[in-house]
Amino acid sequence: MNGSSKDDLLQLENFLCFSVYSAGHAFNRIYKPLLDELGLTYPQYLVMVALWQEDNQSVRSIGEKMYLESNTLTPLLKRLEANGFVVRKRDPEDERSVRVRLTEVGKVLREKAQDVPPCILEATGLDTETAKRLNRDLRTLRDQMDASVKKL
Amino acid sequence: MNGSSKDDLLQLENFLCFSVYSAGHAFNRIYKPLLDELGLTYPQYLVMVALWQEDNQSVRSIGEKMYLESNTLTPLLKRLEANGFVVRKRDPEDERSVRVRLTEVGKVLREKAQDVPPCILEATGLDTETAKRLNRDLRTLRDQMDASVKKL
DNA sequence: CAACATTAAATCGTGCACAATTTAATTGCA
DNA sequence: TGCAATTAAATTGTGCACGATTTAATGTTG
Repeated sequence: MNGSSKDDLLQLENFLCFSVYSAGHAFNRIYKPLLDELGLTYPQYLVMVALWQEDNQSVRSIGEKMYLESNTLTPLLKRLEANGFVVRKRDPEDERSVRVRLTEVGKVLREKAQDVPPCILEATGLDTETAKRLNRDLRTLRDQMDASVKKL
Repeated sequence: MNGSSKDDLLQLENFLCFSVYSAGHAFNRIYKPLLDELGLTYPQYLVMVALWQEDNQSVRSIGEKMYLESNTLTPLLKRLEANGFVVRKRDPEDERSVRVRLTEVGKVLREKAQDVPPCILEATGLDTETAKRLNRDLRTLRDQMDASVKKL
């Protein structure tokens, strides 16, 4: 009469990967209306957060923080540039790399974006401590999985 | 001297959404080589799990379980059909809906897919109990966020 | 039963992700 | 010095996600 039968392994809801997958989509959905007002998509917003944290980063540096590569970032950054939030420019020190810098508009956007995180936290229904714990657990999980990938 | 300054709110790593986002990508990466052997993408695999759990579902039913809609599922299911894993057929009872059924190949694939979950669990580095707890917390989070979306 | 509303898929356009490849600059070392 | 290896972005092609709209079948109501 215990709850764990062999069938449980095939229940979608029992897949940790599916919970991460569907929670990711749910985040996307709650961010959407808030980010629409800023003129950003969800991944663009995350890149902007990385740039507000440290301006004038190379594509490679942004990629390391975001776990993304140039094939994803280049078009995304071009859109941010087309929308006037950043400027992309080859690094004179090393012409292979491209430096991404915030425009004035991009810097000002940070102020408007201040309201977003509290709104999201409220929508999650989590208290700060639980959110922190979950965050820590998920970072550990991600790092462990990335380490597994590299091992093979 | 405490660890929580105002700046912490702008650190990418302190964003719960980013941890979910990047953990999702990490899952994708560890699943990739295993699913390549089955001839499935990661979202296709999740749909197959839903069908192994319950065959002969409508697109709508699959969508409810996956939190996806026909604009995502229709092309995905067509690819599964093109690859011989499922058959799509209008429901004679209600010609609006489309029934998705596993082919023999699709059913047999389930056996080959048995090895996947234990491999993934190992790559996560989590013990079963921690994985279950995380899973439960993430489902709660997702459901809470979805409820927030609908409220507005 | 006829007009209207609702429902289920499909279609279309945009923007991620990512594998594989290409282009160009820099580094290293024979 | 010169040339192969390495590195950084960009490009190309495929497959999700998702908003908005369309098409077609079913329900509902006067």
